[in-house]
Amino acid sequence: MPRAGLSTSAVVDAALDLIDDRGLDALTLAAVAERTGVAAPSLYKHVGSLAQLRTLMAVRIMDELTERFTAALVGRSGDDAVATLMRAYRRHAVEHPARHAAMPPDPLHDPALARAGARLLEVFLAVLRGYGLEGEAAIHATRCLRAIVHGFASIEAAGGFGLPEDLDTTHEQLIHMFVASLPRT
Amino acid sequence: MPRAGLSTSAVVDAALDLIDDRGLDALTLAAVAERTGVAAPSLYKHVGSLAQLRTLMAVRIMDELTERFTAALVGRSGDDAVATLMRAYRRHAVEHPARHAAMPPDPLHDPALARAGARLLEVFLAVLRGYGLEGEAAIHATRCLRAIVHGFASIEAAGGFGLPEDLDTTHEQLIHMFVASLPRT
DNA sequence: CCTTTTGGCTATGAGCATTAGCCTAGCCCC
DNA sequence: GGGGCTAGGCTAATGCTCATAGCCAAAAGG
Repeated sequence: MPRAGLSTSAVVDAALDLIDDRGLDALTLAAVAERTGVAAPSLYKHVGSLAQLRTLMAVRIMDELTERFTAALVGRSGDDAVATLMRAYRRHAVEHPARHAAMPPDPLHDPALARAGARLLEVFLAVLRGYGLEGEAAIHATRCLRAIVHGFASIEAAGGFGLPEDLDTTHEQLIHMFVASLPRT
Repeated sequence: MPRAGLSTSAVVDAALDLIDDRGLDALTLAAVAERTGVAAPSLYKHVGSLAQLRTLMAVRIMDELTERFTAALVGRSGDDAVATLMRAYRRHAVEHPARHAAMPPDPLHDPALARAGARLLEVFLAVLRGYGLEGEAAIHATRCLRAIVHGFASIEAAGGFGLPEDLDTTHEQLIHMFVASLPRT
């Protein structure tokens, strides 16, 4: 019996592939085991539990988001940066609905997710810093932005909007609404 | 062995009480059975499956929301109505976070939920009708409103905002942002 | 009063996460 | 090259979940 050469990272990879293919509900240790060519209990050599696998997946997804956003935002500022960030967020949720759904809404509660959550939050704060928002005002604005992008992306990723043809228009309207609420220079 | 005198409605009641008490994850047929004083398989005399119980619960929650909103909105119109609706939505999510989480994001996909979903949607449309929005514009505005209230309520109900002290301010800011985006008379 | 339907029950099975305990492949060190 | 240790696989077993089958009595209704 040759070894499969598995690792924690490979298990997370397989789990992410799995939910991309078959949805978040299909995330089961048995399914991950099958995909990695291993018996289910063997996964425990690399992952403490299903819950821990979920948090490891969430860390990966949030890091992926942070990287993607920072790449999209390079060289941009102001309204352009805000719109780019919002579009990138939506884009990711549409391309990977299961990954979006796999992100916990309260990352800062779990110490294992806090770092990745803080890094992601920092991207939002950085984009809004250009508007002279500081302290409490920055927090409120970030929360508003987060609520908007999360709400829209969650509903769209779940297929919750009835007519799919002009969702772009709705999203652009949402972007305009938020941008208009920011203090002008 | 005397009969428990159960009914479908009573099972749904017990299930709603259960998630209010112990969270959505605690929703299990065994737990509902215990709460109704019956063996688990007996529930199948009143409910087809756990999935069907979930949709029945969702219908009840959405109807509850519709009733609550229409009651809060009587005699109001314009910005006042919009703000009232948004506050009522948030209030419900905070008071019953599990019920809020139990609502599917895509009610119109399930025929059993379509009626309740449409009635709830109609409340949103009615509030925006006062602004002269019609056809496509009304749809976009409703989607924006829905994304905002759903996003904020979901994050707050899940405990996703870090500092809880001035969430009211954030929410009022969100209300103002949306109201400002509506066409003035 | 007898019959039928209805609403309980126990027993059972499939699938899940998880634990325990074994066994060997592959590496380190002599 | 050989000895042993560790790490990574395995099977077996436990206890939870939803769900089905089949029995049996309570209530309803003629």
